[in-house]
Amino acid sequence: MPELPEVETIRRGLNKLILKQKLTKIDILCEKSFLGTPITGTVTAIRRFGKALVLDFNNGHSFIIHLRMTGQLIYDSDGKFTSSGAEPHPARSRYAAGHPSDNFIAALPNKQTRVILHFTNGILYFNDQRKFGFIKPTPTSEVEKDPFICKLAKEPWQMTAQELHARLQKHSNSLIKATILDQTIICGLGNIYADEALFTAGIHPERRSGSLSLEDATRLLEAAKSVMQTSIDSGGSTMATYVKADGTKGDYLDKFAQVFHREGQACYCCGTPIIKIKVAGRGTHICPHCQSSPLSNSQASAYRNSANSRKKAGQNA
DNA sequence: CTAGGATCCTGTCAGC
DNA sequence: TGCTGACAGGATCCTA
Repeated sequence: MPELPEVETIRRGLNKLILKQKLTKIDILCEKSFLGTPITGTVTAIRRFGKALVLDFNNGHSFIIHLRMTGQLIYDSDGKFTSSGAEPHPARSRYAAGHPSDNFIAALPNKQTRVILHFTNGILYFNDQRKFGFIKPTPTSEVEKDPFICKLAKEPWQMTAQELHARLQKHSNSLIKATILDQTIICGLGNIYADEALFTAGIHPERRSGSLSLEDATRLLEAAKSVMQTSIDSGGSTMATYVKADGTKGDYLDKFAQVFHREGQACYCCGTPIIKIKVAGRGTHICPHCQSSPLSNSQASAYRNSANSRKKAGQNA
């Protein structure tokens, strides 16, 4: 499911593909997925607020786009796209990002296509299996007042450990996993990166937020930044990818997940099988050894870091 | 006010 | 084989 790194990857991708292009026509295939009156115009900026994407147009209007869990944006240039309006684009005619599925390579539109945005040089398909995502036209001046966007907390990079610690104390009785999934407390983490960050920091997801020391909060914040930055650097956990000519798609998460979707497999640090439990109503993956102690020490963290290095070295080989 | 459960939605998969 | 029900989860709404 698209989280902050995936949305940032989409933003960067679309920035190369539709910036300065004119949106000429909109087909709404599902009313629920387009919340407002369709408008057209030229794209002047593509911004991101947490997991929300914003397209600004040259007429004072914007689209707020949220992919929620299963949303996808697939740009198909139909071979007509030219980079910067000059050089022919490489023989890749489709850029797909968001929730990974066969839609990345399937014929479009299809039964999961909810909205079709026609641009001068290509078509952007908004696909969404579960219809939780949406495109919402909003005056550009009102974007930051949107009920969702205005409540967003700072992203990990903008937040200090002291701030995070103070926020955790405000929700001291909540489970730490539920707390860091709350976008009004810290912005950008979803289920995947919450699990990965808690593992990296050696913190059990069922600890009460108030039980975290400033040192714990520091480790957690650093872990959150680290797992998300790694993902952004690799193109949004490789779920966002140019679809190759041979029809293959990205090997979503396989390259860097330490615990997510690895239940039953050996922990990279200690060999203990990863288990899946339910925390705050969410599927949660932990190493019962590395995250068992309420106060994992810096030694464990160092051990994990060295194990991560070994793992990465192995992958690059 | 906080904490936590229900809800939305549809494709997938386990179990019978 | 084909049906049924559980499950997946981001954000919001509702309840205690």
